[in-house]
Formats: sequence, structure tokens, C-alpha cells
Amino acid sequence: MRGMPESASNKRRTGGQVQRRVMQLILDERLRPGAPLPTETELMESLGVSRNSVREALKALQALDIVEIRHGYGTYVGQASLTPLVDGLTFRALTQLEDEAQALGEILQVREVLEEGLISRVAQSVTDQELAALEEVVARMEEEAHAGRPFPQLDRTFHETLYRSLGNELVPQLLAAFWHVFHRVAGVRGWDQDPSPHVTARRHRDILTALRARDVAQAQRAMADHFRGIEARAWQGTLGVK
Amino acid sequence: MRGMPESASNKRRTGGQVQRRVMQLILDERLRPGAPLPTETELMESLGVSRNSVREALKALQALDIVEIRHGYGTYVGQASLTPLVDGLTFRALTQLEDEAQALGEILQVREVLEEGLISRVAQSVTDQELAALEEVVARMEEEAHAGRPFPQLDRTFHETLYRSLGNELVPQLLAAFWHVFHRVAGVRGWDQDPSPHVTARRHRDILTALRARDVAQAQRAMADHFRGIEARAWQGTLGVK
DNA sequence: GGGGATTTGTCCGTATGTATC
DNA sequence: CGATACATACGGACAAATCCC
Repeated sequence: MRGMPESASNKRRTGGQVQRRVMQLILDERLRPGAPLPTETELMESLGVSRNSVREALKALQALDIVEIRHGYGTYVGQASLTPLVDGLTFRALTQLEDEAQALGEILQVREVLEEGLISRVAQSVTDQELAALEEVVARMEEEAHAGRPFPQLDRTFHETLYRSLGNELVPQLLAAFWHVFHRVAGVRGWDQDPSPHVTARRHRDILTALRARDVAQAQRAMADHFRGIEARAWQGTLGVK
Repeated sequence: MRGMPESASNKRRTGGQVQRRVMQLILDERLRPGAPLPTETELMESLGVSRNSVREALKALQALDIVEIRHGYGTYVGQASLTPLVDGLTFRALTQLEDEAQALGEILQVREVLEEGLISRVAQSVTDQELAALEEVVARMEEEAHAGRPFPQLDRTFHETLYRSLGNELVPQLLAAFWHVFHRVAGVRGWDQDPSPHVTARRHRDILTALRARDVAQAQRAMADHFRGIEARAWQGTLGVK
């Protein structure tokens, strides 16, 4: 009786439609990450759906990091990061594959192919300033290695710094996502423990040296050696289980 | 300073909690993709939350393709595909970057690096049977090219078939995701129109020929040429705008 | 520091559409 | 075809969190 009498909106608007309309709203309004979105009340009025439907659509968009919801404050355009990829690959590694080792191997192969190909491009475009930044990271690696401590964070920083000169924002985010998944999955088995930090530090030193000499082939070899070391850890873990 | 509501200890204890408990349920029960999940009523009782909270969590997991909801039937474990990555990258390309051309360039560079690196591995492991399958695809490309018709689907099939021998399930899914994003974003500008199908067919023929000869370097060159052709289309599109 | 306003989080109850058997 | 189980959607209400004055 009350409410809206079938006002021409009798289309089969499934929940996904609301999602798309919110995304379209962001596109139409040219909203940048961090920009505020209409409140749930406003959305439910402008879209002509109930608040529950709005919230479900917003929750789905939040899972994709397309919107960011702050309790008691408001809803904002998200960063569209690769967090969904991390969640998806992590879940996939823990369920789909026969064992985690296979999933980790696949991720590692993609990382290796990517970084081997990227290092050859970096070798041609790297600046002295970036070489200096890498030098500092490697130096700190060698300090930690001398103290017998592993340095996963420095490792991550090294690779992230490495590909900055490419001017490709997608590359570091992709690699960070793979790195994150690998360590989250391998971590529960203890496969990400670096048994010999000084060897790992040496691998990075080799990469940097080759980079300084602009020796593409040598840089690729050094990167390949680095990944061979990572694989060895994981493989040795699988053998231990058997 | 009073108690700082730092987010270090505050890790989404509200909404995300239900999501994680459902994910944990899947992991604990060792549920495979396609396996049925408890109904919303059962979940709301077993988790001690309302139906609304259950539905919002399920919607978020659906967006990540971790669960699959069939209207009027039930909820099932999802395929954990890379659909979220497609949605995220598409949205990112349409909003974050200055113009779509930059986003497309980044995706293209990643694809190029990946495929150039992968082709060298394929060249060593490809079997005669797979070469025959590729031959058939290329032959159909040449038919279409002779008729002046573009063949985006055949192109996709070629690259998908190419990397099957690696035994890496992640690779084709990643490439398919990038391919999907590229064509969805480029499609709205018409940049994905292939102006010369016979040239594209020739590129793939070159790749196959190099693969037959197990010539790694030549295969990489042919793959690079292929991507140079794709870039040319997109670049020419951007120049036309200016 | 306090209080009120705004906004999201959660819950309940009910009605409706949909797919399976 | 009917019966049943299930997801979808709506409206209202209150709690919790945040911000601003």
C-alpha cells in the first residue's frame, strides 16, 4: 500500500546492479581515491533501494578495495589496491591446490619470470641515484647478515626500490602482492625462514654489482640465483614433510 | 595523551570477523570449490550473528570469488578465480591514472615481460602435440585474416594454449586477467581494433616457427614484435586524441 | 573534556522471487 | 503442476563509533 507504486523500476535489479551503479557514480563524478561518497541514506534514496541492499553492495566493493568504509564517519573511494589479489591467491593456495608447495611454486615461477625480465630493463634505465639507494639497502643487509639475523623487510625494500625507475606503478604492487602471499602461506609452514642470511645478502650484492656494470646477462643470472635460493628453502620444506 | 585508537591492535574486529570465520570454516572442513556451504540460517545460528551480517560477509566473499551464491538454491565454495583482479585493475585504469593510456601501458609492459620470459621456458618444454594445437590455431588465424576479419578470440586461445605445457595454473589465469582488463579498457576507446589482421597472424606464425626450431632468442624476438604491434595501436589512439 | 549530531554496524520481522524436486 | 527450501529485498529500530563545537 504505502511506498513506491511500481514506478517503472521493475527491472530485475539484482544486487550486482547496485554495485555497478555505485562504481558508475564514482566514474561519472570523477572521484579520486579518498574522495567522500554519499552516505548510505543518500545512496538508498538516489538509487531507490533499501539500506540493506546499499550496504551489501558497499561491502562487496569494500572487499575489492574500491570503496573504504569508516565506522561512524563515512564511505570513501578506495585505493583500488591489489589486496583482493592477495586474499584470493592466499585462499587459493590453501584450498585449491593439492598441497601448498605447488601453489608456492607457481607464484615463485611468476615472480621469477617477472623479475628476470624486469631486471634487464632496469639495467638500462637505472640512475646513479637509485644505485646509491640500492647500495644502502644492501649495506644494511650485510650488517644484519653479519649479526646472523634474517632481513625479510630489507629484501622486500630492495626489490621495491629496484623497479621504481620503470615508472610503472603496477609492477611494484604486483610483486608486493606475490611476496605477501608467498610469505603468508609459507610462513605457516616455516618455509620462509632464511637459513643463511649472508648468502642471501651476497645474492643481492651480486645483483647490484651487475647493475652497476650495466651487465644485463649477469644481472639476470644473479636474479636467477637469488630465486634458486628461495626455491631451495621451500623444496627442502616439502621433503621434510615426507 | 589519552588512549590513542591506534589501528595496530584494531584489525577489523567488526565486519571482517564474520568473513574470516566463514573462510576458516571452508579451510577447516577442507571444502573444495563447488562444495555446498551452510545456509544463511545455519550460518547465522552457528556464528551467532544476524542474517544481515551473514549476508554482508557472504557478499564480500562473493566479490572475491571465494563463495558463489545461487539465488534460491544455496551458497557454494567459489573458484577463487582472478575475477577480483580484473575488476580492480579495470576500475583502477578508469580512475586512478591520469589517462587510460598510462594504465594500459603498464598492463601491457607486465604482459610483455611475462610472456617474453615464459616463451623461453616454453621453447624448451613444448611437445609436438602442443605444437600441432598451436598450428591449428594459427591456421585459423590466417583464414580469418585472409577474409579481413580480426580474431581476438583466437589470439587469446593461442596464448592460452602456449603456456599449458608449463603446468602452472596461475600463469594462464594471470594472462587472461590482463588480457581481459586490456580489452575492456581499450575497447571503450576502440584501441583494441586490429587494423591489420594479416600482420597479427604473421606475428603468431613467426612465434610458432621459432618454437618449432626451439630457437629461444628468435621466439623472444617474435613475441616482442607482437607486443610492439599492440602498443602501436594503443599509442596511435592516444596521439589521435591530442 | 563533554555533549550532541552524523554516520556506519547490527539486529529483528516480514514479504517476495526463484530454483529444485 | 505443487511443495519446499532458499536467497532477495524492504522497513524500522537501536547500538557503536566518529567528528565537531
